[in-house]
Amino acid sequence: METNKNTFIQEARKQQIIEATIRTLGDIGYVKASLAQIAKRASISTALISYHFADRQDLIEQCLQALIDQSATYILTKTYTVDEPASQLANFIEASIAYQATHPKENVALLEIVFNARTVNDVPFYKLPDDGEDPLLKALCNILNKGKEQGKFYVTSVNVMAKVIQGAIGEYMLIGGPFSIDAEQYSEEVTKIIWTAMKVEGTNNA
Amino acid sequence: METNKNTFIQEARKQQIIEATIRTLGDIGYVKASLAQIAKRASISTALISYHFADRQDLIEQCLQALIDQSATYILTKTYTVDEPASQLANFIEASIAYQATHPKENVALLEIVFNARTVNDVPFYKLPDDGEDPLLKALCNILNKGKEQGKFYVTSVNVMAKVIQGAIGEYMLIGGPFSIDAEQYSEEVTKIIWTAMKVEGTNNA
Amino acid sequence: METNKNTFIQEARKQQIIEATIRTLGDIGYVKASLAQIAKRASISTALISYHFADRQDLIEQCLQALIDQSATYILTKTYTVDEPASQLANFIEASIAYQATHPKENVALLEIVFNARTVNDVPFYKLPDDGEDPLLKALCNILNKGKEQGKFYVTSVNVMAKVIQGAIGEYMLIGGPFSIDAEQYSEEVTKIIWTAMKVEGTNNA
Amino acid sequence: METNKNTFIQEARKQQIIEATIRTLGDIGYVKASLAQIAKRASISTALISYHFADRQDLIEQCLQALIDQSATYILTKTYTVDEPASQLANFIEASIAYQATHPKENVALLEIVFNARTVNDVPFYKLPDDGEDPLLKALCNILNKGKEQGKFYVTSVNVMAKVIQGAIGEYMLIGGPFSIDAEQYSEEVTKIIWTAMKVEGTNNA
DNA sequence: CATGAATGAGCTTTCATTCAT
DNA sequence: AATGAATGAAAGCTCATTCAT
Repeated sequence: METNKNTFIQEARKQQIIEATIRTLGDIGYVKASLAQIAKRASISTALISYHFADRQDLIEQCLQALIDQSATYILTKTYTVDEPASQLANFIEASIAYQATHPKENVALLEIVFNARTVNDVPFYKLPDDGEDPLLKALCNILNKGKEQGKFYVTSVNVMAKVIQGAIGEYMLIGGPFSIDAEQYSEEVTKIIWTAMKVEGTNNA
Repeated sequence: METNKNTFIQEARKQQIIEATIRTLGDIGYVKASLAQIAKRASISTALISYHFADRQDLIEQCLQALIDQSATYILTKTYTVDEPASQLANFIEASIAYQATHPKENVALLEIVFNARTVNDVPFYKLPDDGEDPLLKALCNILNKGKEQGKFYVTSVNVMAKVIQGAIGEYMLIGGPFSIDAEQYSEEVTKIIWTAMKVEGTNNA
Repeated sequence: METNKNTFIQEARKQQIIEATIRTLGDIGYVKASLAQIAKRASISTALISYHFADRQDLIEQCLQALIDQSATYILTKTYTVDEPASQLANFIEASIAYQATHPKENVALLEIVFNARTVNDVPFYKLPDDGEDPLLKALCNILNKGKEQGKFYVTSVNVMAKVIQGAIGEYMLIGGPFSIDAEQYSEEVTKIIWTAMKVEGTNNA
Repeated sequence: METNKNTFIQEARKQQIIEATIRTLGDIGYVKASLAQIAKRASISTALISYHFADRQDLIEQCLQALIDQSATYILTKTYTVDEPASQLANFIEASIAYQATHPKENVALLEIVFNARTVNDVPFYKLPDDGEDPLLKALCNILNKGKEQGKFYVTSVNVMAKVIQGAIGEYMLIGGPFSIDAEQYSEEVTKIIWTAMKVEGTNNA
């Protein structure tokens, strides 16, 4: 009971700090997101961050994990409300883009971490081999493979097609300026393009 | 004369510093790329960097411009060796991916800047409206439009298709781990996918 | 009764904390011996240390007193197993050096405190006037005086001779490297030297 | 020329910082002698200390070396103004104690460092094997050996006798309170004691 | 009696930048 | 044109201590 309560408080604080970290990353970016800035936004002392997290690296990594979990849950939940591969793919694309539109802060924070953080050996996170651990990539490949097996998708390399889809999704947030397009419309068009690209027979073997 | 000579020396120094900055960004990333680290790689004093560039921000921006110019020249030169839109598109994709493979350091530096640097108002570079100034995007759209006019590409929204292509290209560098694929093969597959997506009639009006 | 019991527990805790402090001082030295490090070795929280001791200074001083008491008891007990001044002196020297050899941790802790701690006015402990309170120095002087009265020691200044003896004893722990010598042998030689120095007639008046 | 001038300025600054470090160690002790406190006494910024010394450890070590060099020079110069071992010994003792009396600040600083600083592996400096590198100990042993060879000193173990002498010297600074004695008188008495201890025949072989 | 949570003060170190030379 | 010297500001982190529970 006591322990649970303590753990609860501790967990709540950690969540609060992670939330403040996300907010800070969105506000001023990775480089300026010092512990002092994060603490200010959480209305706590910097020492308290050090109390709950081993060091800055630890905070960033736990923050990253939280962001990955959140977005993956959001997207995969929406993806698997249907059974058919083509529909799943459409849902996947739509949910991925919708997440960016509805969670801009979280999305920016994710980007900031992935493209700024490095391991102790100076290997950037975005260059780290992912060893099939990205749940979204795995889900996407599964959908494509199933569609291919069922004769519904004609695709030479599932891996490349998955990358094309991921690239199209990731590009959405970089759209700005004169050519702006709403999430729904962008999703529809991308889905149409990908469907079309997999509709033609005769491209189903490497 | 004197002035020209001085300007020439000055320009050479600036190029040297920019080159060292690129190297530094590739080696240790944006966060650790302090003026001291850049100066060390250029074998000069940090004060000299401050002398040639207004401030750190200025250096980064000039470095970014140089990287953009270099890659655009590389890619567009290869793109326009042919006339036909379909071939130009293939060349564009191939050259874009080849640039990443042959200029890893420049490419990483580009990424590091775009995803880390911010304006004085803390607006990230990657969120900056580009106002049609990206020469690569402009070229890509021109090719797609020409193909569409010539009745060779069937594409609803040129803008979205351009983003899909850019996304697919940009994704190449993030490939690592168990699924690795060489640049040539990846280019071919992407080209085939995009061609296929634009081959089907009845999708040619916005 | 209640109070006695509480006092007993409290006393036991204080002893435990002091013991952990000694261990910590020996392990990592005065500078790094933070309350956190001491608490870790005592398997308690740092707050508990603050509860039992007024502040860090208080803990250090009580620790020092414990160390002084312990060593004085050890040495003086062995010293007074005999009656004759010359034997008492030999015992004193031997016990003093034996204490260092058999209680290295306590000895290092003593050193660390004496040479690091300072009063609130920044007066180092080792510079503090001792006001004849050092029981070992007092005992040593008594032995020398008694021997002198009995016509067995010829010594001009008892105070200086006492310092010489203390110096020789204190030096033992600083012996390291190529010239290492065991405690027993060192004791014997020092005793012989001191005896010899006091054996010669004609040096018995200040 | 330029280089020499620069080196000169740099060396002067380093000396100034080391001097301020010595002063700080005397004033407030090793524990509180932060770079900020040292900088304050040198009327410079803490960053300038970091500019001239690799880190705190480096500063402390260079300070220690300076102190050792200074005291050794002082003592050995006075020691070797005479030829005869007995006189050299008397000079050595007198100079050693005189140094403490005339350079109290330097002497305290030396103590503070030796008894507080530790290597990265937490080995205290005072426990470090000295491998015959202490110039004072070496000189002392040489004098004793020469006297022994010349039949002037009767001493079983030169090493132990050297330690006894060093102990007696080192003890001087710890004298305080009711029993205070001036340096000259203390030197004379110690010298007499040591001479007496080595005057008796029959103790010249281990 | 004992602890976890929390803080303000201080630490060492690095930063971008300035300035005299 | 180029540098060494210097600094204020800020970084991440640890400290001893307090307090509610």
